[in-house]
Amino acid sequence: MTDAEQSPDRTTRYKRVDARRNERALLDAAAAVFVTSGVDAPVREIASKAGVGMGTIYRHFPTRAELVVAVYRHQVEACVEAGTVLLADSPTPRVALERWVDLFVDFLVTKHGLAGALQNDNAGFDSLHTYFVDRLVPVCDALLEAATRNRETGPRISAYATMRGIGNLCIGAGRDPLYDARQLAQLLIAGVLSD
Amino acid sequence: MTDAEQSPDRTTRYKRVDARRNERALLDAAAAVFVTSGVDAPVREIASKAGVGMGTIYRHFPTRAELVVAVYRHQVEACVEAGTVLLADSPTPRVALERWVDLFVDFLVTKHGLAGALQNDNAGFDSLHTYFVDRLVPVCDALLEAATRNRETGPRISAYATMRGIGNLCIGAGRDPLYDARQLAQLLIAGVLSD
Amino acid sequence: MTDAEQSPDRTTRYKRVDARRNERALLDAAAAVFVTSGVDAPVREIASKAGVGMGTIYRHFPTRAELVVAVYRHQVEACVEAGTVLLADSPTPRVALERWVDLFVDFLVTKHGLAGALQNDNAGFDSLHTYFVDRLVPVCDALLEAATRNRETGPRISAYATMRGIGNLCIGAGRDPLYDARQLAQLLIAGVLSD
Amino acid sequence: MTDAEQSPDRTTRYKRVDARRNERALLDAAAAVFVTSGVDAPVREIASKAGVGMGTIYRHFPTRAELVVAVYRHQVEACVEAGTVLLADSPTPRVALERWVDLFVDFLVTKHGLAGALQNDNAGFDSLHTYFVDRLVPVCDALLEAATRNRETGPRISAYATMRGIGNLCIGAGRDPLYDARQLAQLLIAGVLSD
DNA sequence: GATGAATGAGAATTCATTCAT
DNA sequence: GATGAATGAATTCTCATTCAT
Repeated sequence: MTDAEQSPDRTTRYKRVDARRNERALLDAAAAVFVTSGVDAPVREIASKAGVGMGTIYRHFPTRAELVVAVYRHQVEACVEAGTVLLADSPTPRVALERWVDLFVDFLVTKHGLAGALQNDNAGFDSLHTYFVDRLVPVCDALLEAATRNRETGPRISAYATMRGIGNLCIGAGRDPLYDARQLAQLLIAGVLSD
Repeated sequence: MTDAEQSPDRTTRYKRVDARRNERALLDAAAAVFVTSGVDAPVREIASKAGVGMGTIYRHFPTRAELVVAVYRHQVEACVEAGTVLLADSPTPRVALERWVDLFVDFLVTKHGLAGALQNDNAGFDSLHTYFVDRLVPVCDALLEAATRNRETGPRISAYATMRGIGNLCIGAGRDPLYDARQLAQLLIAGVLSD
Repeated sequence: MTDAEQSPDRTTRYKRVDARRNERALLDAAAAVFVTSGVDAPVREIASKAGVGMGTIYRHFPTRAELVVAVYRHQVEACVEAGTVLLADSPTPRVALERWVDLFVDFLVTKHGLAGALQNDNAGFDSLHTYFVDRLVPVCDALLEAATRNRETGPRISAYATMRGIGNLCIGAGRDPLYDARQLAQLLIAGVLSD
Repeated sequence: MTDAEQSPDRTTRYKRVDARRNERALLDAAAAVFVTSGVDAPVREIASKAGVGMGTIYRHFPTRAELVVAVYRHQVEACVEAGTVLLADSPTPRVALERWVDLFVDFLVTKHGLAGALQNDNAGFDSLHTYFVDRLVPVCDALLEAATRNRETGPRISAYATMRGIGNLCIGAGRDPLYDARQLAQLLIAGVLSD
């Protein structure tokens, strides 16, 4: 009976390995396709690039937003963690903020179409927007807070507004070598921190 | 000009009047539709709002970009002229620049999707992008120049980069009351003018 | 190999019990799902309600018809037996017939889609149709026979035709409170028994 | 100028001829396809049978219900008119009713799948159901009324219920030579008119 | 020149069915 | 035997674009 009980367990484990392989293939394929065709890329394109059927995408990620979130989850989390580290390791809080902004910009810029989707209020992308906001705004807030701690006045706009602005500045960057999103974001930050 | 010569002439003239009427109707309709449905609005929607057939759109504006450019040409020109006027009428060049930026932001923000199309390198929108750049960057440059004339250093980025940044900050604004593009643009300017 | 031989044997025995449990769970689940989603309900829905994999359904009931037949077999048999009982217990044979018809209608009406499947000559549902006919027509025939025994003429149509008619009258009933299948069936019977 | 005004008019007329041809082809094709595949037949099937693109179906009949209604409109109207005629021409009102029921049954029986769609409360078929009810129930009501005018009691159920019953009795008829929908409908009527 | 009917490619989504584990 | 992941055909619907009238 122990064997019988273990058997389904082992079976389950096997399946998960299989499914996991597909899920990874899917995430890789989606990440790649998003770069070239944006996060609105046809399901079929992603599926065929991953070498799976379209149904497989729907099984793993019932909505497009879930797929996008999954694709970028790791990097978002890394960004979150970087906030704390930078605050501890940088000469001043302001430098920490600036470095973090560079980090965030680099992340968005290499993900063509992501920034566009983030500000997009298209139905179905709310959860994506929400996820980014929930995770990143608090980090940005802490950094802004620290950077203005010794001043009479706080930052000139909220962390949320700041993030939205930076996000927007990254749209379409990376497709155009003449467009320097990093620099623009730093200038925006300079404005936000100006008296 | 005899009668025989006049007759075809009159016909031509007549048709031109007709065509001109259509073109105007089309531009008005497109402007209205772009506001509600974005610059990617279905051709049919624009045509029916203008009270013309779809074929007529294609005759007048073979590509969508041409239509968009035509729709916004007047407003762009107005923006160009405002630059000179503001420079003359404002207390300081910096205030002139700030006012002009507000003007430009207001223009873009009410044109849903235009800002997106502007930064978009989708085929066919280059001419749109080019047109905006050609007309507006010199104005912005003059204002930036004036605003930094008495300083040791000029603006921290080029007029082109500044315009691109402002343009991006306007994407998606107007659909979201929590997003204040004007404020962000002013902060960016503050950054650009900071030492 | 002794162990190896015993192991599959024990496994088999274990599985048979298991399989039986699954079959019952499947029948219960299918009955429930048929009520809400009709006999065309997605396989997945039935499987998940039964807590088994979809493959298990295919193993036990290779075709949908087999599943449907199995689901309703018990109730059909109860209906068959009720015929005899009612004939013995009712004041008159006609009343027995009327009561039996009510019983049959109630059975069909609560099984959304069953009546539709019964008259449907879609491939695969023949066996279902056949099963119902084989079991129920004789009962109906006996009741009609008894109800017209003291008359000069028999019923105006065959028991088979009568059953088909009643079956049809039940299609879609239960989804529409304005539709009274019982009443219609009784009126049909009244017609069948009229002179 | 007169010519100019006439020209679009003539053009319009031409187009209508063209479109009308397609609409007719579409109706014929749909009627044929409905017989073999039911009123749920794939759009593509109908389109290709009519020799037109799928979009053409959507232009003429935005919803499936509109198509179905259009397909059967003529026959429904004929059925409506027959009611008056029969009442005038038949020896007794009851005979008129019986003849009309035969007419209605014949209509439904040759339209495989129509009866099924009529009782179907699937979303989108309401308008179809409504159309049939609105047009035919009053006729049936008048005939029932007339047939029971000299009696103490009226018909045993409403005209609506009667029509629903007859409609149901026609489902699937015509695919099965052993199933006599006419006869069953007449027996139902006999029941409805019985004391 | 203008019209708008027709076309058909393209995209999303659902499920029955198979089969590796 | 059981599982449920994977497949992909089937179907709906939308629009940009063409072209007969």
